[in-house]
This record gives sequence, structure tokens and C-alpha cells, in this order.
Amino acid sequence: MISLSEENYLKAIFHLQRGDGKYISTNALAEEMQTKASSVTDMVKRLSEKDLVNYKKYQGVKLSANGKKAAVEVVRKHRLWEVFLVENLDFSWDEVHEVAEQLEHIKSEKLTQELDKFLGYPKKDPHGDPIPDAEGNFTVANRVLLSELSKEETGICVGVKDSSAEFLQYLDKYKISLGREMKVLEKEDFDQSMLIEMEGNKIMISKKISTNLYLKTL
Amino acid sequence: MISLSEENYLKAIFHLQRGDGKYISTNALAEEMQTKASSVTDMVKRLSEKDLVNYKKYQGVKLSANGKKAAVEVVRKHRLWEVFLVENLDFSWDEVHEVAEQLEHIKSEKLTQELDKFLGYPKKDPHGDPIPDAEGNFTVANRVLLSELSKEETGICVGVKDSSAEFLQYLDKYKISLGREMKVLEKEDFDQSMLIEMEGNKIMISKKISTNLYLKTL
DNA sequence: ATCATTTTTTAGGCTAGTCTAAAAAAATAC
DNA sequence: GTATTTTTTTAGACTAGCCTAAAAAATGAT
Repeated sequence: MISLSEENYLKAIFHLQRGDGKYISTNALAEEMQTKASSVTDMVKRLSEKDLVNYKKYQGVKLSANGKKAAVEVVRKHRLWEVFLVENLDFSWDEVHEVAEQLEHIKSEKLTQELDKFLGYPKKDPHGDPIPDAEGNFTVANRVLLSELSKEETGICVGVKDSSAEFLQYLDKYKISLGREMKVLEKEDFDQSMLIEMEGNKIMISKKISTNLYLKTL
Repeated sequence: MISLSEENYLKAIFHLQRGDGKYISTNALAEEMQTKASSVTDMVKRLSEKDLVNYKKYQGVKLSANGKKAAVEVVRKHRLWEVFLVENLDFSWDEVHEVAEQLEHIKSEKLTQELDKFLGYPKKDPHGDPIPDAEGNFTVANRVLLSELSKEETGICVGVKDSSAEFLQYLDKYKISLGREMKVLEKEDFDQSMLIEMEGNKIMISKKISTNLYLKTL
């Protein structure tokens, strides 16, 4: 049995690893978990004992096969619940995170399966992130940050890197949503801002925004 | 903030109290919570400290106004989720309990409200138990146990006292479900079994069944 | 290669929630 | 009304998960 706290650590390691198998430092994990390095060392030892991570003193930690499976399952549940909240319970995309953080820990295979079916086996959550299927498979879309596009390039907004309520509300305010087509008209070296054309309008986008928006280039 | 464990204690006291304001003994609560009397004493002191219960040494415990409010809120969530599981996720009434025990602890007022709306403000859960509204109000139906009916009396099945999977599956097997009309044909003093007419069929019902089925008399 | 800095681990302590065993209070029996 | 039994509480210990402070290891600079 994996505890709530253990699940949160596995999820955090999963997010820091981003697919590849690199080792995550104790400090990085402490930062992600908003806790102290000493607490991380404690927990990481327990996870290692349970064969959920590979841990070598002073070298860091990475998910084992078991750990990855558990982490992906938590991510799957988190994203399915987000879809449910937005599609069926009138939540907006900036309101779902906190509640999904709780719902992701509900343990019931049948619940997850039936929820997935009820939602019509969605492939993406409201922020554009892929939802793993029951076997834990999912494809990370071919996407780039808006900030990486060159002048005159065009793309479609497919996801956000930061999914804080503040950022999402900012996007709402300027009518930036998933599926929008964007064209880079200008890139300013001075402050790395960009002039973008979207739906016939021209808007200035700061570095902070362009480094947190994912696009699929055409 | 009320912890998960505290919520479970409050719910247990609520169920043992059954509306009226009687004091619950430490042993009774330990039995309900499947734990030891000493653990109950510990917890009850903490709950008393938080003004969620009234506790007097050696006399027992009862819910305070705050405690009752919290307990009713947990019960409301439990029953709403049960409706969701049965109505939308193809759970049967004997499968919902365990999952609802987890879902009832999710903290989000908006979630509860929106779920209630999504379900169409249901008044009863799948076992016939009343669902408190957002203000915590609910009416306990005017009902009696089947075992209390006299010969020739008729009633409609409106709820179950025991909601264990075993009991509910037994009821399914003999096609006993909420809404069924039942007439008492015979009452046997010897083993307190009853001969019942239901949907034109005659069935024998043991004491164990008749003392766990609620009916509304006609 | 040595010294200083940063990172990580260890040591020891805290809380919530549980337990067992023993003591104290209440209830029951005679 | 005293003695026995039952119930309840207290005392002390345990685990998970966190903390602070100090020690140890790794890294980086000269």
C-alpha cells in the first residue's frame, strides 16, 4: 500500500524526470515538494525500501518500474478528474487543480475505469496535458514553447507549462485558449517580448507568457 | 481543519446517536470504529478540545453543534457520491460504500455543490437513506422495520439498515429492491421468520433479513 | 591539492494516531 | 455495604512524516 504522501513524492519525481531517466537531486525534490531536504532523504529511503525508486546516497533518486507505474496512475487519475470537473461540474481550468490533487488519491480501479468510460476516454486534460490510458501509455505531443518560435512562424496553442490559477486567469483575460492559432510578427531582443497575431488581433506577449505556452507548429 | 480520522469519528458518533442527543459510550464508539477504547479516549479528548463534541470522563460523548454540522456534511458528501457512482458510473448498490468512504473526505464546497446540482439535487441515496441539503437539513422518513409489521399488513420497501455488500447481494438475488410492495402473510413465532407476498410471489424471510429492511406502511 | 561553499545525510525531537498493560472509576452481585 | 467484574482512563511505547541543527560528503575555486 502506497500512502498519500508517498504518492505525492512519486508524482513529484515523475514530473521532475520528464520522461528520461535522469537522477533527481534531494534539493530539487525538496523544492518541488515544498519541504526540507532532510524530510526528502527520509522519505526517499522509505520509497527505496519499497522498491519504488532507485536511490544512491548523495547521488539522487529516480523512479523504478514500480514507482513509475504508480506515478503514472496518479497522473492519470488527476487528469481524468480535471476533465470531469470542467466538462460536467462547471469548473473553469484555473479552479480544478486543488480539487484534483485530492481526488487523484482515491483508490479504486473500478472507479478510475468507469470514470474514464463516462468521460469518453479523453486524451487530453483541460490544460492540454496527455491522459495516460489504463495501461499507463501516453504520448507526449510534439510541441514547442511559443518563445522558441521564429519571426513569421505560426502554431496552434496546445498546452500550458505553468498551470497556476494566476497564469490561467491571465490567459482567459486575453482570450488565449487551447486551439488558438498564433503567428509571430516580431521578436524583441531587448526584453524577449513578442508581437503575436491571433484571431486577427495583434497582442504583445511578455517573456514570462511565451515561455509557458506550448504550441504545435504548422 | 478537521482531519480525516476526526471526520470518521464524528460520523461514527453521528450514526450511533441517531438524531437524539444521547451520550455514546467509549466502548460503543470503539466497536463502531473497529479500534481500542484507549484510542477512542485519546481522540475524544482532541475532539472535545476543538469543541466538536461534549465529553465528560466516564460518561461518554455526544456531538456539539459544530460537530454535528461537520458530521452531516460528511454524510451528505458520502451519499451524493453514492448516487453518482450508481447513476453515472454503473456501480451497483453493494459496490459503492468503500469508494464513497474515501470520496466523502474531499474538501471543496464548490465540488459538493456542483455535484449536487449535476445529480439533480437527489433526496435519497441508493440505499434509501436521506441526503442532507447544503444547509444540513434532511428528514428521516417515517419508516418501520419489516419485522415490526403484523400479519396482513402491507408496506413499500424504502431502505436498508445493514448496507454491507453481503446483505445487498442477498437482496438482489431474491429480487428485493427499493420500491417493492410487500405483504405479510404469516409470522412464525418459532424462528421469527415471515412469509411475504411480493410481486405475486410468496417468499420466506428470516429474522436477520426482516430486521434490516425498512418499509413505509400504506 | 587545499580550502571554502554547497549539498546531502544523520541525529534527535515533535505531533497525530494508534497500541498494550496497568490503574482508576463505575456498575453489578451477593 | 463490601467484593467482584466491567468500563474507562492513564501511562508509556510505537510509526509515519515532518522539523532543526550538526556532521559528512561532494563540488568548486584558486
